[in-house]
Amino acid sequence: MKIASWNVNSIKARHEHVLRWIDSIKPDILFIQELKGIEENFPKSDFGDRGYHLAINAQKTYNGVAIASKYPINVLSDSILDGDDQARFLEVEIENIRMMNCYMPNGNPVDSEKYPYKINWSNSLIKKINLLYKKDISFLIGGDFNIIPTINDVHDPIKWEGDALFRPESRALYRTMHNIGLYDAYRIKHPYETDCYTFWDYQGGAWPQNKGIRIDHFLLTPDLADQLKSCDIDREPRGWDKASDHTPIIIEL
DNA sequence: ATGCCTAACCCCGTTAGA
Repeated sequence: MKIASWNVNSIKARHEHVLRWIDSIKPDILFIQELKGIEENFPKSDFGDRGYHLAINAQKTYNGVAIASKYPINVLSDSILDGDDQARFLEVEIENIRMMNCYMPNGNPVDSEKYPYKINWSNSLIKKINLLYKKDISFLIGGDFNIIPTINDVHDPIKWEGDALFRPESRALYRTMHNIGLYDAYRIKHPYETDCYTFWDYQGGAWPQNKGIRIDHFLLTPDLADQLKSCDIDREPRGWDKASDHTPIIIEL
């Protein structure tokens, strides 16, 4: 089973890229983040024509997540924080595997209300992870975590010091998920590699110079980690004309 | 030095992203 995750930075602006990519890679399941528009902006019939079921959690202008799946989707939840007005979460069950698609908050600037929101949101997810893990439920989390896990995941650690994506407190959140017992699918298959990123800023020639960060992840419970055949970042779509600033990550179970 | 991109929405300049 091939499962992918991609922050598309507007489904309206990127739907041709997304369709071109799924026609080439043919993922069984795709987690999408940053729809940046209402459900009507989602090209539902194009996905339907290709045999995908859909679960969509969208809002106007901001955020928004969706799951496209060749298998039927049982939606369990669309919120991780009580009273959250931002569409950032989808929890589903597909083929007896619990799956969570997350667009975690960015948190910048760190002296604004956005930073505590990031921390609260993440802690709420951690509580959920802990609960499911203790119940011995098999699950995976994929999406845009907006966390750079370690210095091996950023081209210039000094430059990113203090940024909400890389400050010690943010890295500690990621480490907590790991310490509970989840595994970073990319690092299972590529433990030593550096300069492997999922995001490159539009500014300053970041992409041609490979000045990126690794912030899009899949985390797996141990039983799923044992089933992991591959995990790769597909850099190709980042080089396309009018690209998203993120590129897809793919796992195979 | 938050800007040297990009997208949405519409106060077509401002806000947000990361």
